[in-house]
Formats: sequence, structure tokens, C-alpha cells
Amino acid sequence: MLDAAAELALEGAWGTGVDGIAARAGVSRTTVYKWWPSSAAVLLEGLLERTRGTIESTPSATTREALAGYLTALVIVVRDSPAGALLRGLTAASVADPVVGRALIVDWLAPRRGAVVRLLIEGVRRGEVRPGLDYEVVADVLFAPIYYRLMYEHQPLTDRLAEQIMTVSWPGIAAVDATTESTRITK
Amino acid sequence: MLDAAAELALEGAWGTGVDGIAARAGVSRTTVYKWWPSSAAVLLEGLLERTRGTIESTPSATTREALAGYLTALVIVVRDSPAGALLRGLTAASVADPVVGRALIVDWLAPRRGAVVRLLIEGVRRGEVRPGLDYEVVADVLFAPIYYRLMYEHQPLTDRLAEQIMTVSWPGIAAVDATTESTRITK
DNA sequence: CATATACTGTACATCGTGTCCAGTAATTCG
DNA sequence: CGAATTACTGGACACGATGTACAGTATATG
Repeated sequence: MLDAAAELALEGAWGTGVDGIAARAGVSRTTVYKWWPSSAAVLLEGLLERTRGTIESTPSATTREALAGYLTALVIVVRDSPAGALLRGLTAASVADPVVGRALIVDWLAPRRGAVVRLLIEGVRRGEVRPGLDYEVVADVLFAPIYYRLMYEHQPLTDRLAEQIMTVSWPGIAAVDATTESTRITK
Repeated sequence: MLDAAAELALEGAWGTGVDGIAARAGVSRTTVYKWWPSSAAVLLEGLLERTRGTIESTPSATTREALAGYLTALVIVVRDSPAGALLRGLTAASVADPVVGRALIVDWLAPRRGAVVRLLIEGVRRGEVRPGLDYEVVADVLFAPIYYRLMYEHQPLTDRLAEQIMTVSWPGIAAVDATTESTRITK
């Protein structure tokens, strides 16, 4: 049953409604409602199912590289897989449906923000990240531009975006005495 | 007629649909459709009408102060006026309706991004801002956290948010030889 | 006075949502 | 083996919102 949800999510089945989902899954309309409260819930579950492996960060030499890699991976997921369209749709649905909104925060945003916060804390320990920062704000600054471009499409989600975000934000994140780092970034 | 639209926008008339808008404006359903293609179009026009004065930046001593002030003003508008709820709704609508999306970019986002880019260019001229930055990316990093919090509400739009965004991002925006500035920010 | 323009109000077709219900198939349990 | 539970079917229906059509009314303009 979860297979169907995951399958549907990756088919980019947005805008089809419950009817479309039921038809695509080969089950009855009623059956869908038996297990999920809305089409958004089905697709969110499918999305989460298919993106389980994209939460944890891959090991990197430096904190900066780890963060850049993490953001790059996110850009690629939301741009090159149906996850992006799904996220756009779910975000739109979350405006009218608080339950979807909570689920998006808890099951999609929070785990990823948590991974970045862990990287930052580890970075502080290693002396690469400035202590005393508000990690929530740093997570916002790093992640938000990606979702911003995903939602409004005023600018494309390029391959370089993650690195560009780092270029602007890293000097404010890096430990101040790490002159080597910040100078290298600077130019 | 524009009065009605503006009035409605500031009543926080989201989710009422065309019927609700017509009723609130004291006109007939049909009349609304005569002038606007959708309820989103009405509310967007009303929103723009009532926020005309919030695009240009107020003069400030330094570029950093100007940017911080600009972001603070935006936070206050989207948090303390119906503009926030309206923007959330319009953003949601833009996912399904590309016309609304374009209008949002052209009439809401772009003017504000343009104002920030002008501040940045002026800052470069004054030697306060690092040359060679991608202004679009800087605008994303500065604005995106606000819209991100507006949309997902995973964290509140606090009074301090604008300053916190500046704390993280300014060191990467400031001219490198402006040691006074960047050191002051640092701690 | 005649005409164009704007507005009214109702009716109607359409679509997606969510619920209800009677009937069926398969599984589990006594 | 028979009975009860559980899951699924598919059709009907109520509801709300969208968008269009149309005949009629008010008002201003020439």
C-alpha cells in the first residue's frame, strides 16, 4: 500500500486529486479515504518514503564542504526529481490545511534542519564555526533561498546555487579566527 | 473600484472566494468577473494598492543599516498586517495558476529585490559592499528566510529576525577591507 | 430621445471533496 | 465448517467553489 503512495509521489501525480490517485493506484476512491485524510497526505507519505535516504549528510573534510554538499544535494532533489513539484504542491496545500503544514515541518523540514544544525554544532567543536550563532536562523539562511526559488521560480535552481549561498553566508558562519578559511572564501 | 479591492485585501479576505469578495464589496458576483479573472487577481491588486509606499528604502547612514531596516520593515508588514496572510494565499494560488505566479514576481518580489540590489550597488560604490557578488543570490539570501518563515511557520517572524539575517549574511556581503564593520558584527 | 456602458441576480454546468451505504471477497477464529 | 472480522468496490449524494450565460435595470453620454 505504501508502494502505491511512493509510486504515485514519484509519478509527479500532483493536481490529479483523490480520484486520480485512486485510479493510478488501481484502487477505489473510498479505499484511499480509508487510509488517508486527503490527497496531500498520500503524496506526502509517498514523498517521504522515497526520500528516506536524503536526510543524513555525507562525511566531508570541512564543515563548509559538508554544508555545501548538503545544499547541493537538496537542490538536485527538488529540481531533478518530482519531489520539487510535490513540495510545491504540498506547500500550497499547507496554507489551507494546517495538518499538512505540520506534517511538512515535522517530516520534511525539521529532519533536514536538524542535520544542518548537527553539522554546525560539530563545526563549533572543531573550531570551524563561530560559536553563539542562532542555529535556527543559520538554517533559514542556508535553506530558504532554495525553497524560495522552488516556490516562486523567479530565478532558476542552478547547479551553482548551493555554492553561491555558501559564498554569501559562510563568512558570517565561519569562526572568526579561521582566517585561512574566510580569506579563501573571500576571493 | 480599486478602493474595494484594496479594502478587501486589508480585511484579510482570504479563503472567501469570489462570492465572499463580491458580497463584501457590495457588488454582484458577475461584476467581479467582469474586471478580474480570479479572486487571487482581485486580492493581489488590492494588496499592491495598499503597499505602494513600502517598496523604496529609507535613507540610512550605512548600507548595512539600510538593508537591515528594509528587512525589518518587510517582516513587520507581513507579520502585522493582512499582507502576510494574503501573500501566503497568493503564493499557494501561484502554484496552480502561473498567471498569479508571474504577477507575484513582477509586482511584488521584483520591485523589492530591485530596491535591495540598488542598495548593494550603491554600497559597492561607497566601498561598503564587496564587489563581484551575484546580486540575485544576495537578494535571495536576505529575503528568502522571511518568506520561508511566512510560508511554513516553523519559526516565528520575530522583531529580531531581520537583524539576525544580517548578522549571518553581512560578513559575506561587506567589503573585505571594511574591518571595522565586519569585526563589529562578529561580536 | 437613443445608445452605449456598467451592474444585477438568477440560473446553470462543472469539478473536486468527502461521506454514506449496500454488496462482495478473503481471512481469521471458534 | 460456519461465523465474524476486515478490506475493498462502486455508485450515489450533498456540498462548496468556479466560471459562464442571459435577460433585465440604471445611468450617463451624445
